[in-house]
Amino acid sequence: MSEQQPPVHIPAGLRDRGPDPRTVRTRAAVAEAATTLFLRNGYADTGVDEIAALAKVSKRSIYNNYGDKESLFTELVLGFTTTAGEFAEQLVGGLTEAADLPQALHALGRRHLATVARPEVLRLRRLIILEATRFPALADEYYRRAPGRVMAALTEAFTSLHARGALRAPNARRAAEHFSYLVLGSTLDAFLFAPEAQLLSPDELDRLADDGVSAFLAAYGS
Amino acid sequence: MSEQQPPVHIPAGLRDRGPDPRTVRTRAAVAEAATTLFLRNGYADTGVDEIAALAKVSKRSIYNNYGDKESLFTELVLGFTTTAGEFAEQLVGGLTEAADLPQALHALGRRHLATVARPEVLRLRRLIILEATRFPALADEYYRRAPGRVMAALTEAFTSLHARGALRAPNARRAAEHFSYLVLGSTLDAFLFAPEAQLLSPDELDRLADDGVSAFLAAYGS
DNA sequence: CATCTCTTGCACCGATGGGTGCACTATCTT
DNA sequence: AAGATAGTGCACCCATCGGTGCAAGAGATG
Repeated sequence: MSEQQPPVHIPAGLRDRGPDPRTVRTRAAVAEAATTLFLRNGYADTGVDEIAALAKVSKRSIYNNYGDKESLFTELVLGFTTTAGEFAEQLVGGLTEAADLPQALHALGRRHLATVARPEVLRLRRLIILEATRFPALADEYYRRAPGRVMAALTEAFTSLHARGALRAPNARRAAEHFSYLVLGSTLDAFLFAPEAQLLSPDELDRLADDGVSAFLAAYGS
Repeated sequence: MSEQQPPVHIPAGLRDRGPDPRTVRTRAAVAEAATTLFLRNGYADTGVDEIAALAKVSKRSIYNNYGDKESLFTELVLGFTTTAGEFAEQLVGGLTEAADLPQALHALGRRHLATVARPEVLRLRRLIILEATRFPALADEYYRRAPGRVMAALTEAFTSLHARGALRAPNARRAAEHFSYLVLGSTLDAFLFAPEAQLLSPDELDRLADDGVSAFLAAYGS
């Protein structure tokens, strides 16, 4: 569950004592349990006692390790937001160099949708939306890091492709938005209203992505 | 605030006694106050005492008139869902008969976005999403009535336009989804993450809608 | 082994909030 | 005017929940 031990490199021979193994274990257990519960039931509907029970840890230890419930929450969500941002980063890579642009865009669309349509991702997104009024800064951070970064990367790629004449996208930013919503729109939307409904099969997702990308190409292809 | 006095016509001279004016007034005051607070702060963060205070009504009267908090909530939301569904109904009307389809679609896109981008509508949508786990039936109802109905109407229109050759949309349902997300996507999405942010100006909304519709026409125009 | 640190269990506090009981008053209706 | 009906105010119950205090035990470290 992505433990953020600060990667401080310690000169061998001068071994600083590492963190107490007990706190490591406790924090990990709490993080995992809390993540599960927050993602499943939201912030307000998850009790600290509940987390303690699932983590098989005393309630006191949670407070000793994380301060209070809000800190625990923001720390966890911020961690996931970071990793989401990294995913976003590498998604678009190599698009401008593709020999066969339509094929590359179809691949990108499928990858994008497959990545986003995973339960954990959808749940995280939903959780952040649910708590956007209680934790506006968190919502902002996520929005900028995850969808925002993808959008920025797409915009950049489309700008370059437009300059080269491989795409007709004078407003690259808008084209990026259109691409995203064509591919992801219905999936993201549906999940918000019916978080318990079963997800689409990988095949259905691929068809959805393909249709979206095809529409995009019909609109923006040169 | 849309009082649902059943429009029963009473033969004059045989005047059935109407409802007690006191309950009418109380219910209306409660409905208005509760609507405001639910939309602004959500279900959990709105207290019954708070509603009573804003409605200038005793807490007891709320319980006498609505039973409990959940009933009050569902009754209100269901009411708005109904009116939303009616709006949806008339949005698409007359599209198939339009002489100038591109122009008609642009008008439709603008109307659609302008309707949906109003604070009350966005808040209602957000509220229902927030409570989709506590009130799944409500979320379902809304989803079917509001966006679902629009989608159905669009699908029907696109089917007919495709048959006539005015549009190239073999998969009319998908085309309807694409149309909706192209026009509404970014607005709906952004609001979920930043409900306090100021809305776009009408002009900006029109440009957004125009861009979406243009992309749609480029993809699906015959 | 000795010491220091973290974890545990459990009782407990205080605030919040949905919902009720009841006696009293205000308002309709006939 | 008189009895029914609805609203009021207020104290109150109870469950939930975030957070704390503390004494004792388990584990780490040197």
